[in-house]
Amino acid sequence: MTDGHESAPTGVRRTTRQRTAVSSALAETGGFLSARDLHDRLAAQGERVGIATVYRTLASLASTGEVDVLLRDDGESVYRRCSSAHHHHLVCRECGRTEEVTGPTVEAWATAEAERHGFRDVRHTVEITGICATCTL
Amino acid sequence: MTDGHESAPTGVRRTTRQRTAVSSALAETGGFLSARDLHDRLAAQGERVGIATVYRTLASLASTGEVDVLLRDDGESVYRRCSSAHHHHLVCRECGRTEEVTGPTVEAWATAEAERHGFRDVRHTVEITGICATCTL
DNA sequence: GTGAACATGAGAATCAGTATCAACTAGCGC
DNA sequence: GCGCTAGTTGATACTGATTCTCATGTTCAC
Ligand SMILES: [Zn+2]
Ligand SMILES: [Zn+2]
Ligand SMILES: [Zn+2]
Ligand SMILES: [Zn+2]
Repeated sequence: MTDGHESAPTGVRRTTRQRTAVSSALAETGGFLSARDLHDRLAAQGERVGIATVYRTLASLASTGEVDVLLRDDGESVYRRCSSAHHHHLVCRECGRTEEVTGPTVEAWATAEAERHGFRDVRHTVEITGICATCTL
Repeated sequence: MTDGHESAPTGVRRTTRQRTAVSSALAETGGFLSARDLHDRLAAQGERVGIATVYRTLASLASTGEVDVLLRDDGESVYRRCSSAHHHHLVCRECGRTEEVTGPTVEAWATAEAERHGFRDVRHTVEITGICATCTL
């Protein structure tokens, strides 16, 4: 209220040890990791990164589409470095193995169904889970 | 540790004032309600029900399929009395209005896609959101 | 009625995620 | 290199949802 001593980020994204660490840790892993998983993994590697920074970095990466965010059934969010094109996931409930899947059919269905009900600006989330071949053995 | 004074529920579901209250409150509402919404609504009606009981009742109703559970983006769960047949939801991001939708197409696609990857015991979640006609005006 | 099994609720505990804010540093101009 | 400033960090407090504890209250079969 008094004056302009605030620091409203102008959009400049700096490279820091922490951000690099989070990105690489994420890149080294195929599956989904929660913020805490990532934090622990970094700690194990000797990379000290505050949990708050992990969350901030993940949010940032997610906003640029560099990682996918999945809200697990228990409410915890998990992140994964992902192709940026629109797709969905097929996740193994046993081992967490993940496959990316696409479905033009679903996309069309979702849009059509929404329009039929007069909805606009449509978005959707689709997740498929199951037990993968390996875990079935 | 001493003897068998424990109380491992054997599956008998009793009728109580609280459970009835939660069920009716849920039935009176068309849309989704969070546990807290429900708790507040009951309180407003003069029905004193502990929040823990609300959660327990909702969990119970959800397990029998009497209500649907939706995990919102912010991580809070919302509940709604629902038809028991398998279906999905089309929700307005503005007013919360909800439509139930079904899609043989999606069901088939999800199953086929999962099998193609060797997954079994497949389940899926599909949610469509948008802005409804009323909110567009 | 009785009593054992079940249910309740106040409050503590848990837990993911966010807000604070003083200390820190990348990147830029010199 | 040097210094400056805006962007970053992280220890920690906090929030808000959901679960746990356990002493006390109820339901319902017999
Ligand atoms: Zn598996
Ligand atoms: Zn899609
Ligand atoms: Zn609406
Ligand atoms: Zn379905």
